[in-house]
Amino acid sequence: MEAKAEIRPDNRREELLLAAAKLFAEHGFEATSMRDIAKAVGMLAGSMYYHFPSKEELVAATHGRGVAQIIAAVEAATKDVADPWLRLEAGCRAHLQALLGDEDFAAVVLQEFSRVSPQLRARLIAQRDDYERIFARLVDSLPVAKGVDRRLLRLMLLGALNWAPTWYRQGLAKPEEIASGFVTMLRDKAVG
Amino acid sequence: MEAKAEIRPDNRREELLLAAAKLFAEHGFEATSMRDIAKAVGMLAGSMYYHFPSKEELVAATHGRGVAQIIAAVEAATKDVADPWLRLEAGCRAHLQALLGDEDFAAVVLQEFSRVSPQLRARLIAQRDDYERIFARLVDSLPVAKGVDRRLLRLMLLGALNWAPTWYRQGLAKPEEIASGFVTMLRDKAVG
DNA sequence: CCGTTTACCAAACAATCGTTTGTTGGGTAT
DNA sequence: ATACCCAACAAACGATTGTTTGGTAAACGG
Repeated sequence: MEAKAEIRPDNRREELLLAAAKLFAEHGFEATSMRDIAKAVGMLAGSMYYHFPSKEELVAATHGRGVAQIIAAVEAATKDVADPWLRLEAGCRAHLQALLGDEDFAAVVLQEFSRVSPQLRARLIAQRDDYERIFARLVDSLPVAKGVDRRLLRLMLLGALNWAPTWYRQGLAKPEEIASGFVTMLRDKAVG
Repeated sequence: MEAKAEIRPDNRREELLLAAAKLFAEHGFEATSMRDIAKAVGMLAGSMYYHFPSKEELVAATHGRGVAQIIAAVEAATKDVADPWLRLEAGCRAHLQALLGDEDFAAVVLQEFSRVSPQLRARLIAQRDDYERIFARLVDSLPVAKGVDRRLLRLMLLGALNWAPTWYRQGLAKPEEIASGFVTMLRDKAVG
């Protein structure tokens, strides 16, 4: 009945993936060595090659999980919200909470990959595009004034959100408040 | 009279700094090796240690120039503009033009440095703070509606600008148009 | 013209990189 | 009990990392 091959309960592939994600998110792909990851789970570097055939596969796996986490968070948050602006706000709150909160894989997607192989880069780009389409739908359904460039609006909002981890420090404002603040500034006029 | 020691006209320190900035901006500090930089100027890796005592100093020098370039561009652009919103817009245009245009050092400031030594990190942060204060003044002089968080407004705008290089591709919109679009969306209401 | 400085090359250093190989104890299935 | 597979260790591979050392031809100042 089981299509998937059975895995032993002591399989540490998951643990490995999580440790890699934490280190990738914090230091980037290039700056994180296989030995760093191995040490984080109390294992030798070579042993990881039983679970992952290469570092690239490990990168692709963590990145894919990150995208999936953000997609799941945003879709869950926007599911029951009808008003377009409130939908966008809910989506942005979920987006930023995933990046700044305790979601372990989400922050991996912010890492740059200009140095990775072209094959891997193509895979990562494809993964990100899956999410960008979802976010684009949130913006496209917005009742904006004519003359407003929806594409630019989307890129501005997404940029502001994705840059937040570079300046965010705990104790200032909560991620949800930041996200709501961003959307509010776009919806209502700021000039007084 | 000359306090500075004379340098020979065939000194290639400047050429070296420029090549390093280009590579740092494109691939990051960690992913760029000293041999990469040396090859870019037709020199051997060890020879660079005549001009710079370490890679860290090279990083600090390029980063410092990048900050200086952006500061100079923004101050020149805002010097003769009186209206606060137009001042901010002019500053943002200069900021983004520096990042996306032909300014060679500016893009270095967007690189992350979570992996560099604490000493160097402190230096880079101090350099960035010099510019952030200038940008903060542009936002602080804005006549915004009460209840608008100026700090959040500044971080949103700066984040959107700094994220632009990750999606910008030549042929879409010009850097100045992007920057102006961002400011316009904040000044005027987007909802229709 | 001489002596010093400048700006480099050539070669090597130890450390670390991703990865491969050979091996092994413990668990599972027959 | 035997055979097999899982999941790891130990050790090494060649390549690359930042950096150091010793030497040297050209440019400079007196």
